[in-house]
Amino acid sequence: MARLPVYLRALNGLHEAGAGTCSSEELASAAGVNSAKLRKDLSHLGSYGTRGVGYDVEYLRYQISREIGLTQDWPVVIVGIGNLGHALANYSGFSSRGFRTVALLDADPAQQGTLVAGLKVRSFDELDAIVAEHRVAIGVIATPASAAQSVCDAMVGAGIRSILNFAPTVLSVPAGVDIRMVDLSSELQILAYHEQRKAAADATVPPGGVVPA
Amino acid sequence: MARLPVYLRALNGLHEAGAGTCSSEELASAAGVNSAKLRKDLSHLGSYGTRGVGYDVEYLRYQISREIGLTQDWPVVIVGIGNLGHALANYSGFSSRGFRTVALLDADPAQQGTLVAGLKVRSFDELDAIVAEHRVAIGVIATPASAAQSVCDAMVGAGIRSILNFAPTVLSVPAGVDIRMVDLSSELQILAYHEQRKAAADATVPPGGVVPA
DNA sequence: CTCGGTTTGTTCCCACGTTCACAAACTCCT
DNA sequence: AGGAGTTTGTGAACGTGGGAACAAACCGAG
Repeated sequence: MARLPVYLRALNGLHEAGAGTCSSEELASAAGVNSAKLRKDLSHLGSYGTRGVGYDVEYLRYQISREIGLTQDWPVVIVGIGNLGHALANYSGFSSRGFRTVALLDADPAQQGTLVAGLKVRSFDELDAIVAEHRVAIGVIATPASAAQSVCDAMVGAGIRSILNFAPTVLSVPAGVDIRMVDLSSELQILAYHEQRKAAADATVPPGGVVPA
Repeated sequence: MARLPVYLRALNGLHEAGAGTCSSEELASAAGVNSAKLRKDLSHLGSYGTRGVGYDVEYLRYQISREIGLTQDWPVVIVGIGNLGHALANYSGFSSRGFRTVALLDADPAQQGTLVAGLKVRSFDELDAIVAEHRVAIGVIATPASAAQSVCDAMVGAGIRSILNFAPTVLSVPAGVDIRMVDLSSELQILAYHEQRKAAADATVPPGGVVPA
């Protein structure tokens, strides 16, 4: 489920707050979801709660981590070291959660050799060797849209089966390869869409609630 | 609908490829969705297609842009000029689609005054004045998680009603305010989850398809 | 030991979104 | 003009996910 990471973060928050146990109601509100939904999600992993008591924070934290696969180490390569690639390479949220950036690649020779987040940017041609050496399973694409599909194909060819794509293009991959897309400008466009509808609603029904003649 | 931006990008691609008209099938495959779904989505905006012919690329492009609200100009403020804030400020995908970054804010005095993407980083205290002056409706939060809720509250207080949140925390907002969350590490965790399941499947059924004894 | 209060796990139901399938409508060719 | 071919728009079935409600199970007090 896509909500497990949210639950895990909420649990970490409760843990830091000193909670040894928590009810589904508490955890649900911390995660911003319905308590019934949370219980149903957790029950898919197994019966880790105690009726009349709740969930043991520490135990549930471990179980979710294990379910997601955070108890093991995930080597990651980032391709495309522009503004976004820089930010991703430096993002502490990755390394602190079991993800280890093993290489930064860029096709531009001018970028190669520069030091970013303690790693030297290497040539995109080294992808195959790096993936084989570190058993990389996850690749991140932070290139311009024009290069994304060819980078994606190369990743798949090298054996990568999970790709996080920040380039604003739909990528086609063979079956068995997972893609998740993060499209920054789409997010803003969706907000603008809702904002426009809110503005239109305001125009017909102003703050006082009276419809203008 | 959250798919309109995807359709719009696919249309732009077809436009650059020189297509004057396109069928729902073509557009759907370019956008990576089912053609029936695409037709139903578009029919919600109005009857912009011609039976037996398809959709006029240019006309449909304009209609979707208008529906999303991209024909108008959306001023945006970005709060938190760390690695991610830098990348967002420099991201060309925003400015090229009707979004105009009018201010970069940071609570850290050391950041204030530095030039990022041609804009001087200003103090977070100026939020109210900037929002009022530029009629800002959209805010972007790129701060650490610990500061996100207070920044969010300040944005709402200043009149912002649409927020794009990159901080790894669930934010609570009053009704009428829209939040979209982009959680980078969650995306990786979801990939890891699927990757782990794929690895487990491989272990039971190796490439040859034979179950080990 | 028993009883009341509490919380999980689960079942049922509803609503939404997706997909199939087809009628309506348009173009082109003869 | 008429028919064949094509493509949109939509009505109906389908499946999936969410929410409310309830039974089972646990704790603590007396």
